[in-house]
Amino acid sequence: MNYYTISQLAEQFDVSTRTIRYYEERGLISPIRTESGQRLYTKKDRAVLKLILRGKRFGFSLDEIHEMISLFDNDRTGRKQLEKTIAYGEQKLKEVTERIEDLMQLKQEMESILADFRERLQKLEGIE
Amino acid sequence: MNYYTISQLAEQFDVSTRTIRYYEERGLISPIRTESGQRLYTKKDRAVLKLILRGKRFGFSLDEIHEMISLFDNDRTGRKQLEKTIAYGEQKLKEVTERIEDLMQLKQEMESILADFRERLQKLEGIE
DNA sequence: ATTTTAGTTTACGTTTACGTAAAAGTCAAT
DNA sequence: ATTGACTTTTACGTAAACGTAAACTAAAAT
Repeated sequence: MNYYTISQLAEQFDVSTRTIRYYEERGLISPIRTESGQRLYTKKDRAVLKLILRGKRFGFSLDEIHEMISLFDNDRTGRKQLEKTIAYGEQKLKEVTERIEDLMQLKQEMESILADFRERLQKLEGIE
Repeated sequence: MNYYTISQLAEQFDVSTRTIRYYEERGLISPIRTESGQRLYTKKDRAVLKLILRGKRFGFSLDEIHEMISLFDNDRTGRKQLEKTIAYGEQKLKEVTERIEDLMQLKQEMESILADFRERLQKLEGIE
């Protein structure tokens, strides 16, 4: 397997290294270290970072994202744990679904407003 | 027409009065005043507030929301202005569309992860 | 070998989006 | 009329999510 340095990741996702270290501070990502202490990020770490940034774009807080990440990488073997995880996941899935619906409504509204503006422009051009 | 007081709006949307006043500070909403200085909100003001809060849920900053609001209530009569508004609107529409697609992908991923967990649970239950 | 570049920790600074408290005026109800 | 709930402005406080700078070490390039 191959590793990324922190600045490589920073460049790939257009964030600062500070940001990535901050996510580590908050326990969202855990790169391994070289003997000298340099952080090395695996493909998996990269995927986690991608997830974090996507979550951010959707307006989730880092705490919420933290919870969602634990959904992905946790080894929940116990039955109770598994059930809890599923319940939590279903809850989050519902939230995401609602957000999609909400956004689609917004899109509709924007489209109708735009249509209105285009119509006005048409009329203006008819005058000239 | 009928008016709302600030606390009525605050209750309806489950935000603080401070929040609503802050949006006014930032120029996002402009209620009229009684002679004594009390704020009165129209249906339109209410709609704007609703828009602001929706924008927030999507992770837009107040500055971005401000721009988007101006799309709605501005009287852009000039042709140049109209064209600029349409261009801006198309841009924002594109962003929203991308977000929807992004969210739908997230939803897909969550569903497949959930399916995986459910399968694991099934197997565990088969053992007992 | 020695610059240059990149990485580390520590720590204080900053912005956004409000929370909270004080001091004073106003509205609604008893 | 006076209590109590509500509103106003002013102003300082705060949590989240980083930015930025210092002081230092390691890696890469010349």
